Amino acid sequence: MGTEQAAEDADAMRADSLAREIFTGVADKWSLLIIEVLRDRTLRFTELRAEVAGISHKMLTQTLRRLERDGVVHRTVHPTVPPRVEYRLTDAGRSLRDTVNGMCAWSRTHLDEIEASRHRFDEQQHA
Amino acid sequence: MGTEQAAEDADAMRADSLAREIFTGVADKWSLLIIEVLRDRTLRFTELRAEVAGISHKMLTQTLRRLERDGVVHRTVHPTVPPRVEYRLTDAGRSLRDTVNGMCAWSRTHLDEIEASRHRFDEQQHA
DNA sequence: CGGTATCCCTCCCGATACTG
DNA sequence: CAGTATCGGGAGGGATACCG
Repeated sequence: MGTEQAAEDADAMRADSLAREIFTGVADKWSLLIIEVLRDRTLRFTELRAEVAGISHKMLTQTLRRLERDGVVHRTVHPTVPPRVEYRLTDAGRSLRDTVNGMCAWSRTHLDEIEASRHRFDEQQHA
Repeated sequence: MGTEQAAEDADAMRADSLAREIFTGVADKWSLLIIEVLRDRTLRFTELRAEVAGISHKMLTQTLRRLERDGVVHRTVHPTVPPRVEYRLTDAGRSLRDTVNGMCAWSRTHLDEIEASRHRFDEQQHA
């Protein structure tokens, strides 16, 4: 029993660290912005690049690869010439998007409050 | 009217970019982890540092300052010796935490699915 | 104990160029 | 059009030391 308990604990720890790794992998600026703009649409690489605003060619491919690998976005390659590659959220991606939407909504609803807080804070510093 | 409409548009654009700035300011690994571990507790600097696991002294202060400035965390200094500084989430912080919790939950519930997706992806690459 | 400052180095990310 | 490779600058972030 002692050993069984130890094995369970080890599993729990592995799961925890994996969960944290997944969380921190997804919890970054570009990933979240991509998930946000994809919504329930299907976008091509160039369209995505235009929508995200500020992301470089390289960062977009890098981030899309990670998201694809984690099964958050689905990538469809149409073997035409010129090539046509389309990205859309998977089911898992859509469920993640729902929480990202919450963060976006938070940013918008707390806009004025945050601006005010910043001004207060900056004044305190000068005093 | 033309000019009124233009002014409204300008305001909307300002609000949008500010919202995006706030979003990307908060949407980073360390900020979200701090918000997550604070939950509804009050923690001291050192406790926080122990809980977040992996964060450096410098990053913790930096991130806490940003969160304090944005009115997400509240900082209480007890003028004792040695000093005692406590951090807790503000109301705004707690509402943000709810969405962060969603992301954490997502990481945990999709653990196996993501691991499987990664294995599939990695095999494809070798072929 | 908590915060600030300094140094220093890593690696992130953008710019550019080339392939299919 | 989409992706890969390479390179270089610069910010991010760690380690250390020192103040209050």
